[in-house]
Amino acid sequence: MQLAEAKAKFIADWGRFGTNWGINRTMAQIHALLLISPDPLSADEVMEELSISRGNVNMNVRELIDWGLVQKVIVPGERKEFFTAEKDIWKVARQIVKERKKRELDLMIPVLKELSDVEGDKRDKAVKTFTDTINNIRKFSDQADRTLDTMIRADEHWFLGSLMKLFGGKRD
Amino acid sequence: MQLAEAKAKFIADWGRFGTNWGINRTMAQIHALLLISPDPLSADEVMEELSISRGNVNMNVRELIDWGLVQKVIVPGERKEFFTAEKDIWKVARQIVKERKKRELDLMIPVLKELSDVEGDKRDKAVKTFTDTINNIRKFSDQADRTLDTMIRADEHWFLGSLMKLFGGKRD
DNA sequence: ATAAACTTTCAATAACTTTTGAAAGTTCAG
DNA sequence: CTGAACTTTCAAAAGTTATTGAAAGTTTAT
Repeated sequence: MQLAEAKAKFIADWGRFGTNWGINRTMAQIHALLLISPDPLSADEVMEELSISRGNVNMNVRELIDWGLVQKVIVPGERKEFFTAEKDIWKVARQIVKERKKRELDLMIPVLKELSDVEGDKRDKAVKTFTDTINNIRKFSDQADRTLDTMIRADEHWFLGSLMKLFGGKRD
Repeated sequence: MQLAEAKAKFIADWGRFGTNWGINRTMAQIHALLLISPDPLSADEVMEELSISRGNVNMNVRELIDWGLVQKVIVPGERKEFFTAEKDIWKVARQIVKERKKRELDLMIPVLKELSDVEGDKRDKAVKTFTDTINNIRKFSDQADRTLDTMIRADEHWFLGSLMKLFGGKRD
């Protein structure tokens, strides 16, 4: 395959997969474009390459920066802002896990705590099933919370390296 | 909090969180309702409890069954079908991981393979950055693939049990 | 074979999300 | 200060996804 074709395909595919991960299609496409660009790109270049509007580029780049996946780069002597993506995919994965934990698990835990003390007779089947279910979800979430914190804190190589050893995967 | 209030809140919250996980709101709400119901419910009961249409219940229950999170239950002497959800939250998590792997990672891996051999001079910076990026994503995906397979195959207790020990989490 | 009890489908429509582009805002060199 | 170069905002339009409900289909009891 030629580079231009492969590039277009990668951008389209990454965009498609992104939608499964709570990242909108355009945001994922911009991310893909920046991932495979050797040098930082300006908003105009992104507009041009993906045929999307200025407002759309601005909005989605801002969100990628929020997610910690893209950085602004100041090029000396240039007035424009340029953007570049973290190329190390392990760091990208770690960053995504970190953000999703923050946006999902950290919000869920207090909600579950609140739900865990319903008034009522424990011998009532409906009450018992409810509290048991909530408590199981709580235990699970607390565990996941601690595990993810450890993973996020851990050094990149250690992080999945140890995990792989444990599960019998082979490091290259 | 009273049971009825807690129930309503749990259903609303689970629905909200579900949307972050590729599960639509109604589907997650039905799942929540079945999780906290001591006995299997009929389509009519789900319609009634959640104030949604028959078609909507049917569609989403079917999808929950596809995901392996809900089962049909035949109650002897009853014409209707009843539905019940897996209550063990570790099994639920395992099932979700399994399905998402099937729907996402398994589709991604062949796409990456195809993209990994672009023609062109490796000394060309654009070609080099592209192939390096794709190859890094491939290594990562292959590793994730093997790890998830191992986790899915593993026995429930072992699965996160060992993981927790490794990462210093505390089992209850 | 019939009809009642139930389940499934699907086209219309409602709800939600994304995109655009023009206007407003900001920054900076001269 | 001024105006050119750039970035950001936001309301309207387009696009996407979910929901309804009535019609079609299926199963079961008699």
